Amino acid sequence: MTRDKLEIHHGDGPPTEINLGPSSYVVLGMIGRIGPSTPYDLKQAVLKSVAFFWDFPQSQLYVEPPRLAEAGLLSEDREEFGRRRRVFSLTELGRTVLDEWLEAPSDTATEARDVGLLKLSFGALTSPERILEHAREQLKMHQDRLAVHNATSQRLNEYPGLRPHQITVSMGERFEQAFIDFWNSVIEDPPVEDPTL
Amino acid sequence: MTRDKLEIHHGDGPPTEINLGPSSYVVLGMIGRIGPSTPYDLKQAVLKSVAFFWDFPQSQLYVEPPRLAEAGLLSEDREEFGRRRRVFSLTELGRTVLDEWLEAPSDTATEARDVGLLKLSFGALTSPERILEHAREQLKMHQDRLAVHNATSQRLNEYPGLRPHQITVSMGERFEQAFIDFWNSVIEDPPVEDPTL
DNA sequence: GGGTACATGTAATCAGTTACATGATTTA
DNA sequence: TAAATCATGTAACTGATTACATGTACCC
Repeated sequence: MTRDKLEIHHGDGPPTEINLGPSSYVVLGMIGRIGPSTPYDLKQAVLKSVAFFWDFPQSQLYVEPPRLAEAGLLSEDREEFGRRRRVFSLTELGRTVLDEWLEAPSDTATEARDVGLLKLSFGALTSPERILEHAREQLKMHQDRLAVHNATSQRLNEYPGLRPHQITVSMGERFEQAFIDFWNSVIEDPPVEDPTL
Repeated sequence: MTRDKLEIHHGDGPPTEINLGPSSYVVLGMIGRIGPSTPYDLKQAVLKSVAFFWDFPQSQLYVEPPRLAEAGLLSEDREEFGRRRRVFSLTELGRTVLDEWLEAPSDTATEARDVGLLKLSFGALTSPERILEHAREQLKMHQDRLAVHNATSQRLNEYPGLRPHQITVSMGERFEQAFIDFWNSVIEDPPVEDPTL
């Protein structure tokens, strides 16, 4: 899943290594965008933007920051009273790493790990009727999801200048639309029997 | 990631449990489609069909069948000579489990975990020029990928009746096309500055 | 018969995930 | 002040991934 290794050189002692993956960069990127954050802040921010195409579980957003802090990419402050939240900020190193990541080209193939598609590709094992039924189910599901995205997108449109988030919604819409087109094509022109490749 | 639990009742002793995930069903589904298979057969079959949208690492296809065999969903035969390959077949139970899975509706939201998109959503951290550059890179990548899919698709078209595999390719094409449209739209109409949500 | 590509496995690691448990704050 | 919601964490598990290591068959 594309994971970068980073050597950390402390003043003394041997260098340690940390692995940086998508969740690491989401944390870095979000803090870069919205400033010093608690894990909960991150969760909210994720929900409002990237979660349209990539959802990061809450727990990850609690686990990852301390890990990054230990590597010196973030600094941690803790509130004195109340919930004593842990607030994380980018260090200079952290910002450098983030910038380098943003600069670097991304050529990893993206997969659409969709269970519905998976079933369809084994669909010849079932009846043509079942395939049709399955296609209609999937169609409906993606239509519903598109509707949600459309609503969100329209809500965002009311505030001019919110483009960067909209853009992720927009990809969500295109994504769902592609599925809708696909399942429609399956319904209109169902696959024939599988001649055992 | 949608994982089913299955209780296994042996003749004697307490029932054991096995977790079934996508890789489990790919193995079951493939063996259901192409018959008794070695892990290598599975790997080949996966490569020719589902890998267009979901790639399963080779090692998984070696690890999963024994696991399923232990749970009684597959039976294992081993060649006497030569490579002494392990050939796995569906048991009755295995076929039942597969059929039930194929019958069941799939309502898990599919994500397009795309690093390029992720970077874009943090793009406001960099310069507008870099965003454009990034968009062009992504565009090219998806165009290349689409070209590959097109070629495959055409090759498949030469043999009439191969529809069920083609269908997965077709989704791959749509998927890439959606990305292409998206990145084109980003280039034509770049996002404005981020007003810190 | 020597080299190369094909094929088969395993071991170790670890990120991601689920599930659980508790605490703080608000509101009715 | 009780209930509900919001928020914060942690523990444990395990599937997936990487990397390695070896073996077999084929081809020149």
